[in-house]
Amino acid sequence: MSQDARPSKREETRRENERLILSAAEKVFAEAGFGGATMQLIADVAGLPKANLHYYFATKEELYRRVVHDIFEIWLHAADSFDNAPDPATGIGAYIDAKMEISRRHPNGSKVWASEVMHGAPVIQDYLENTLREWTDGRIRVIQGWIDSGQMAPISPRHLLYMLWATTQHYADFGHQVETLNEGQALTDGDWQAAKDNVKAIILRGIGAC
Amino acid sequence: MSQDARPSKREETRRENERLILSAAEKVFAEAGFGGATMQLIADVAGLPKANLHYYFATKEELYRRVVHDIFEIWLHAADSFDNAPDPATGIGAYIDAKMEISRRHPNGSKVWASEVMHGAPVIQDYLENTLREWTDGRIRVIQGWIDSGQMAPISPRHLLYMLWATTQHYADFGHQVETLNEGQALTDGDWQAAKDNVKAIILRGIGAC
DNA sequence: ACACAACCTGACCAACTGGTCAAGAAAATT
DNA sequence: AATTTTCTTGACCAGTTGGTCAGGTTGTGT
Repeated sequence: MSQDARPSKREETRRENERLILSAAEKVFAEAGFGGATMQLIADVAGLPKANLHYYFATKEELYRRVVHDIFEIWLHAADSFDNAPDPATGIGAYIDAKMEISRRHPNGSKVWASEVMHGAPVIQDYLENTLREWTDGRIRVIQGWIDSGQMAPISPRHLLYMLWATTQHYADFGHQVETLNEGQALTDGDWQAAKDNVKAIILRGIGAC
Repeated sequence: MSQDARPSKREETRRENERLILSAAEKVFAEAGFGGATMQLIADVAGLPKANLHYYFATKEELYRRVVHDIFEIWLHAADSFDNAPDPATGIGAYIDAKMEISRRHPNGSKVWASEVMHGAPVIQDYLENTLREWTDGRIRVIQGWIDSGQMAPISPRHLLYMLWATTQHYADFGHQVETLNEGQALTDGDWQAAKDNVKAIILRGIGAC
């Protein structure tokens, strides 16, 4: 029961192995989809025997669910940029920056999420119906408030949110296509900055917030 | 060798069976991904014995490749709306309408395409590197022309295209999420019209084209 | 040093996969 | 009517999959 400042070797190993497995799983699920991914391949990428995976995660679905859950958490946290913003340009601008950064730092996670939703969200339907719906409704109210106070044009907050999600996640989910069209080169720091700037410029002007 | 006005029973059956198989395959690939889809399930959905599928399409990959190819063709045709347009508002507006309509009419196809690209385009890399790249370069020149003649703001044509693709395809690829957030109801005619109008309003104003 | 619990893993299995094939049915051609 | 070509399909196969398990190893508290 001792867990402060002295992480017993047991706990440390457990944490490390879980991290290895989750990281490998995220990559393999992103590249092959749930159906195409195999526990054997995840084990190989993680550098552990397959049977060991089943010690930490009983089934493939349990492991998958955990990967999706972790991503959803990160994704929701980008909302922090949204709140307490004095005006739409600040709030939505910061949200775009945050989401673009997630696409850059967690492209695999974003792909797993996209894949899951595209296949009808068999595993995370409850997230969609509860957490995501509440989150969405809340942001819609914030945006509607900005519209009502004349700080931006009267567009549909819901469709604006969809556009924000779609555009920012495109750079992760369709990263391979973007890269191919970029002469096969990965996006540089400058490319990412240009992407952010363009997205913000078009959308913020589009909603009449600047 | 007779193929005018008298489609022999053979040809007719062949056409019909291919249509059945392709339609079933599109649905199953969209719902389960390439790895998760099984020939048996596609056969069941098509209402044919599995062995019959292999008579028309030798391998699972060949069937898949055909599905992706068909979608790509439809997708490219939306470009027609883009060309010969006198100004950005007309051209891009029509392109948004066309792409939104594709998302509505061919949601499964769009998902298969998205899935393929997300997994690194193992089957259609050549399309990306050749056809799509040429198409993209062409449209970029058109948009740059509009910018140079002062008909729209000087944004990056490339990132504008990404935004158009992302936003319009979102309604197909993430249709399940959109539906869930819409009280679990499918989008009505009015909903689709509102989506189109909002996308066009934000983007056209965002690029200074109206 | 001891005992107990947590952890690890090679070998194994039942279920399922894409794909094959031979024997027949149906249509077209002669 | 006979023959050839195209199409159909149940039964089958080799390879792969997620998951199990017994027996061993390692760490922890006493």
